Amino acid sequence: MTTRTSWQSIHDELRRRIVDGIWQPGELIPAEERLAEEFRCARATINRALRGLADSGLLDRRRRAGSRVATEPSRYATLKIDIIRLEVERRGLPYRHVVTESTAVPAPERIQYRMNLDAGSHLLYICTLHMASERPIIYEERWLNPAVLPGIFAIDFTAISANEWLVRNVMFTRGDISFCAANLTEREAELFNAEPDEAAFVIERTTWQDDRCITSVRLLHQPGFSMRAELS
Amino acid sequence: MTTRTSWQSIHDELRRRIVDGIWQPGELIPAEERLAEEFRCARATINRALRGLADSGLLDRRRRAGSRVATEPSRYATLKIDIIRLEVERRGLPYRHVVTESTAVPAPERIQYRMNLDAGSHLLYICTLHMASERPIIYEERWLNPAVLPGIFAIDFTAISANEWLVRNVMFTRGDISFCAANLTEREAELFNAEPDEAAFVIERTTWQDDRCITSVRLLHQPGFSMRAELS
DNA sequence: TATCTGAATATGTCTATACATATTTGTAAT
DNA sequence: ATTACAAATATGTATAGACATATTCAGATA
Repeated sequence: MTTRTSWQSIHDELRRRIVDGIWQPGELIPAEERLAEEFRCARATINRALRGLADSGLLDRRRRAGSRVATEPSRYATLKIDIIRLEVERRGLPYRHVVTESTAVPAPERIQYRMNLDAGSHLLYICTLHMASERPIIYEERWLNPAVLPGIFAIDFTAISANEWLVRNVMFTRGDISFCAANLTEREAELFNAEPDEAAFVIERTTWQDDRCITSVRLLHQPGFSMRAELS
Repeated sequence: MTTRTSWQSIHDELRRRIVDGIWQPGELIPAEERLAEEFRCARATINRALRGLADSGLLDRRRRAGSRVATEPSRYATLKIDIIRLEVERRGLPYRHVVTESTAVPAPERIQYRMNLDAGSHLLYICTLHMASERPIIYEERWLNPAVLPGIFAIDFTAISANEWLVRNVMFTRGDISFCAANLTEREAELFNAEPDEAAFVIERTTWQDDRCITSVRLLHQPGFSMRAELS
């Protein structure tokens, strides 16, 4: 049972007034004080509701100027970044991963640039094939920075994937992610039992502890993969 | 100047304790009351900080049970969904769009299913090519539901793109979005002056007012396009 | 032993009040 | 007319206190 609390009900009612056009885009809505009178509650409760509406992009709020219905309502899609094994198991499928490569290499120039490393830095390069029901679904190509990951060479990444080990053991303070599409190379196509040049969905992620880069990864998804999310 | 408020400073300090491993994953952190003593502030201020940490997936909080450092810290990427024209202009490029098709058609079966329509429903089918500096960047294929959009046939979508008109004039209560990769068809390749079979990034979006579908759209991005976001 | 029940407790929400801060607006000085 | 400054005002944050609610835990009961 999800009992709607007071501020949630107010949030919903105010959102309705915006969505139904009772309050037009660009229009100034009543001040918190007035709304508190209308709903017979404390201003803090109204503030909580309005903050929610502002967070979801439906309101623009400024001190002294008041709250306006957004003229260009921003919408957001929030994607949960999860451990691949858990994503697979949540779909009820058995998970397995295979390490196809694991070597210490000097950072290629574009990786050195992306991870903001000194010239000549060495990285641990690990490639992993993630499988659901023995079918390859994601090919992970990862560079790990030993400078921020002491003892990294002692970890057995055949027992726990680099993906999962990092999530469980290393917190990052910031990160960036990008999404794009790529044609499969001949070698990649083989991994997926697909045709060369087939289009695949790619995620690239780089994570940091303050100014020190922890890892950068490229997740090549099997052709046909699609990632869903809700709009809010 | 961004003056850190009290709850933000506390939020940051507590996050530091988690990131630095002072509080280990799974560990129970002190109760709000205790933290309020430590930081010499009201419990509400601590609550505000902890709620932030829970929202970003670093804490698991339960009544009576207290707050624990998440064992599988969830991370999220939040993507801002914007009007295409504004995205282009924000990069300092001139924007233009061309409507390549605009017809009333019976809903194809998969669209009828996706938009939850009655059999035999008619839709407005509009295709738009979005351009930055006269170079095509996105090909938009859209189905509009006249049943929820009265007067839709009177709009001149050559003057304002369907994308922008909808954002400005029609609010939705919910929506879903999905990302995938696709090989360009021969016709699509021509639009982008690209090779057939090149990989392109695709976004599909469907928006609703309660249970009535407003529109469903497929945004085919030019080959090489990549979408960035921050991890939080 | 297993199950139920009530007390204890940490978080969730709400109120009333106060002060801080950003911004507008009106007024006075140049 | 322009600039400078002070008053007004809506939101932002903080406080102390209270009650609500979910969950744990211990003790009583079957």
